Amino acid sequence: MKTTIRDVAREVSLSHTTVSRVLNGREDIAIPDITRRRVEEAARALGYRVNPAARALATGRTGVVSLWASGVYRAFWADVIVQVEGQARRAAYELIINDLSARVGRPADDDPSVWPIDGILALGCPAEVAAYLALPASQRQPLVSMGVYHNEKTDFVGLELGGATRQALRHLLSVGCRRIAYVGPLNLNADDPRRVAYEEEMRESEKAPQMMGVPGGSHRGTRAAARRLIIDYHKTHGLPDGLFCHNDEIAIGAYRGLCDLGVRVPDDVAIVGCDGIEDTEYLETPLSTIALPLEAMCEQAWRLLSRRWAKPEASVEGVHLPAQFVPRASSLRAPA
Amino acid sequence: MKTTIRDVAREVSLSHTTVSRVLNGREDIAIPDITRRRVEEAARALGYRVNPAARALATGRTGVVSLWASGVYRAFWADVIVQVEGQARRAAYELIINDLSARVGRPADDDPSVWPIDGILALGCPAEVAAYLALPASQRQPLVSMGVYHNEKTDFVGLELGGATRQALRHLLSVGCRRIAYVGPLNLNADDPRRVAYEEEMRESEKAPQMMGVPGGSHRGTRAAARRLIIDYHKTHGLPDGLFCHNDEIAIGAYRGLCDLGVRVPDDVAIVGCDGIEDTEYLETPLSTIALPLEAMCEQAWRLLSRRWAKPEASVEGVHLPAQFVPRASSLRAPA
DNA sequence: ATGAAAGCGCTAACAA
DNA sequence: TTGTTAGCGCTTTCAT
Repeated sequence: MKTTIRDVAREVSLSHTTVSRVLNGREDIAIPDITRRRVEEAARALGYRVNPAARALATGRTGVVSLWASGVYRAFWADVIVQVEGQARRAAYELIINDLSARVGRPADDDPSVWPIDGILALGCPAEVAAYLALPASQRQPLVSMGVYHNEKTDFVGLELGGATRQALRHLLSVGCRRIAYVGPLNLNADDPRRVAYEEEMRESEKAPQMMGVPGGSHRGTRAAARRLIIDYHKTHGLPDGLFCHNDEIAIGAYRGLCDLGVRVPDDVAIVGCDGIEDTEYLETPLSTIALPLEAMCEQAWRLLSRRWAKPEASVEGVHLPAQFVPRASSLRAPA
Repeated sequence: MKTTIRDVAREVSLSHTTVSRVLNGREDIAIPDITRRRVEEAARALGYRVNPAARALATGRTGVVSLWASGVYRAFWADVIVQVEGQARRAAYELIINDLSARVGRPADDDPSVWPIDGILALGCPAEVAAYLALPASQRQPLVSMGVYHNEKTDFVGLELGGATRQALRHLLSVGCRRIAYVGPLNLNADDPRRVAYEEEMRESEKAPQMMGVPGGSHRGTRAAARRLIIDYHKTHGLPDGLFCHNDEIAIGAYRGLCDLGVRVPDDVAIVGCDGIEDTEYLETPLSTIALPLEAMCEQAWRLLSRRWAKPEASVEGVHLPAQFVPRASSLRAPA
């Protein structure tokens, strides 16, 4: 059987209460050093390990934080997981990963199997976040909403894409692009900040917007789908001379498609992607992209969560983090 | 306050015992359908959510599985996380991610903050796995060891790289490489199966082995380090005509370095990588690689874990999964 | 078909 | 300085 604090207590002829106090390092309670030592030694000797379920039941805190994401496949989510895991570890928390996109049936808020966590970091997942926030406050844990699609009704760290997108588009215009298409998922939201910025910029520069829809959303086959899309367009509609891609996966696929067709990048077609994933640097023609401040986002999110634990009643706090346009060879050519 | 089964019981004028039985779907206990319905309705109305900490304390099972990995940065680990998360979710388990590489201090086995999980899936982490297995059985949970560096003293799913590596090297020889270097981390294990296969093949074909060490291990800067290494070698030692790269990150970096130097791939230097990450397909010259059966690995690992839960006393079972060499343009040229 | 009572291992008032 | 006692919310015998 597992050793419990009572076993340890018996060993040193003390009450389990004292053992609990020692093992929890309660310096606020006067206990002679000799006693402490004896307890610690006995605990070690017996191989005592705390039972967090019991502790959680007694304290109401679990030491676990959940990361909500919808589809862990997008390359930058691995980065987010690493960052968040690091934050959690440093704070002696455990991290549970919940891929909500794959969740069958109802959203997480009425999924009874969800572990009782002390807090939630949600990357995107706007629908689930909204549903969760609709629960009575007594039934919720603190939730920090992160990402491009964040929710400002709770603590949040927003990734702002509008400025960088505008910059990217002006850049494309400045190198002489006259027909810039937006390559994004078929079911793209009308109020996606990239799309909004795109439409505004096109209007302002009096160019016709052109949406190119990649079927199938952004899953692992995105690159292949984008590649095919480009090849199809080449045959049917002809190609634009500039591509703003909704994300780097799409950009990489599109780039590949162009290479297959023998189209030169950036000379014939200039490309800009979005997300700043590492792969974009290692193509023969490194892709221009929009870099996301992921590390800062995760840091801030953890800070907000800690703050919420410390002051449950504090008013909502949010941070806006601007993304940054990173011009690279795929869109650099002599100005028109 | 949170609603408990007692609240629900009060609402329907039954004992909390009955409520528990209904809510757990205990069909083995005779309860009239009307009663069941009433209970379920009340539970819904009151917004009842089970408290898993309490359940865990009562049952001794937590419904949580931990994934040990050492450095979540390697590209294919995102895939592993997705796969494992999927397996867990389908079985109504939660997944905790533990990045042991970043763990300061002692290995996980004496880290008291580790949540009591029902089982562990360990990808690599040979040292931590060995330390864990050294604990008395009564203090451990089932652990399945996965990956190239797996431990066969517990249930395991081994990734076998030897065969594919040999195939890759013979392939390089067959296209005329006469000087094949192994590009790997500086601190590479002497018994790494890739390295062993490399040394054997070199011996058998009477070629001199040449190790090229990438500083810094396989972290996010690997690509950059490999790129630099290649460039340095070009100046100092001259370049081999074939590169077997320890992993795809290194291969991509090396490839990039060669491009920078104007060296043609595969004509001047042929490259093979290892891991089968997606990026290798999207370079102008797609890289030959060794594809890992990750999906099968995760499936098998979950199967073994379930089996262990069902039969705690069963004898150790293990599976060996061979990796597969995937020749692509980076090593395809007319045979010598 | 339903309930009473015990107990999972721990923390935390309250006593001594 | 240490111990007693009472839960935390749930599952599970054992009665009825």
